[in-house]
Amino acid sequence: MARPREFDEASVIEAIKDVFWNKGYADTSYADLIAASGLHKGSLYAAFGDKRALYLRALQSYDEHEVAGAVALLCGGDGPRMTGPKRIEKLLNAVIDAVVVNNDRRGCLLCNASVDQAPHNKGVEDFVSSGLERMQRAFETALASDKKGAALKEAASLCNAAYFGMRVMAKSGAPISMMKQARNGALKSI
Amino acid sequence: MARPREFDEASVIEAIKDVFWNKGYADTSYADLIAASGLHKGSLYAAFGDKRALYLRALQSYDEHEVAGAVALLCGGDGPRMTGPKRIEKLLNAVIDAVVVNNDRRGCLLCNASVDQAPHNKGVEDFVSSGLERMQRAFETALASDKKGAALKEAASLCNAAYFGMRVMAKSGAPISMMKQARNGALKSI
DNA sequence: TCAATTATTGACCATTTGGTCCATAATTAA
DNA sequence: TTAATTATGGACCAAATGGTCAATAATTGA
Repeated sequence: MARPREFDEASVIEAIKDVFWNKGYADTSYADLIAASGLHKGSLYAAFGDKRALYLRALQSYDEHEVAGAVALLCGGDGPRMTGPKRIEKLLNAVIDAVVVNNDRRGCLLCNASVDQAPHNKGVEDFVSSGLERMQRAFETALASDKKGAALKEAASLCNAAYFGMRVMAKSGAPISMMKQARNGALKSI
Repeated sequence: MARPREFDEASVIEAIKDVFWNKGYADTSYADLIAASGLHKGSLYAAFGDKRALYLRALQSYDEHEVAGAVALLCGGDGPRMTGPKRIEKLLNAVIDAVVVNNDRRGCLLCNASVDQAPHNKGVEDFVSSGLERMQRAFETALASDKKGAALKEAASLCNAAYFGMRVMAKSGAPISMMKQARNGALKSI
């Protein structure tokens, strides 16, 4: 009866997430989003709504892929072979490799969003704090066999803070050496 | 011979820094800056230039006050009475107190700037990385009597990452308990 | 008092922005 | 083939923005 949708929703959101991640909220114009999506203005509006709604969808995609990926890595989704500290090492190495291998200085989209959009978009704030707390719990899971009680919470929070600190470093153009030292310091502390 | 300037340059920049810090670059309109400075459009332009130039001045002020203050605290500018770890504790407590006492969730202006403006304003990037590296050296100074060599660098970088991570937490609405755990973890690690 | 200099003020402008809307094209079930 | 439905495409718009400019006011040294 009806004409079917001619684009894949998920890949449009993927493309839009990349634009927001690369350019930030304010510097992304609707024209950029149109170009990235391949759709035209009317269609984009009809399908997803306004710019803020698109940003929220982008953040949701980040949450479901990037954040969930990091959590899965920490919680040992790929089998119990690796110890918790090893999994943490792998995560911190990924932060460094993003810069070294891919020259990726986009930073953490959640952090960017809290600067960019949280004041204007309640949903954004929710994604940000949810992400932060899930990472916290994931670090706790990774360390649960080595520590208990307050010591566990403290070690996990330290790792969490160091993780986000390293992502800030990446975005801020810190030298690789500083990031590697931070990683080494974190791994020695657990 | 000439009519003297009728405003105090430093306090105008202070006021403008606060606006940018509170609202971010994009959400600050020139009208906001005019209101905060007490000057009028033409005067503000004549005195400091355009919006980007004002942002740079604001960042410079942040650098000279906030960043320099943190560095001085870590380096023991207030006398050698306090041990390095105690000075670090004081700094991390200040991050927490900003939230608890003043409900200040503005975060670190350097970090905000790296999301906000670094891509458009080379000077911004310079302030950000300079701040990051000065903090790093300050942590090294604070820990220099306890550790040496690579261990010193690693501990300092971990503290630095944890520090910026905690500031991200503050901005992102993390619970106070998480920030306190991170602080405790950092202090136990050194 | 006067000439020189600089700040002040607000009207003005071009541009860009996000967002709306509707006529048209395309696709499907019947 | 046709009617129903939905996507498409782009013209259109109001609002806000950063930025300019020139006439005026204020202040100073001489």
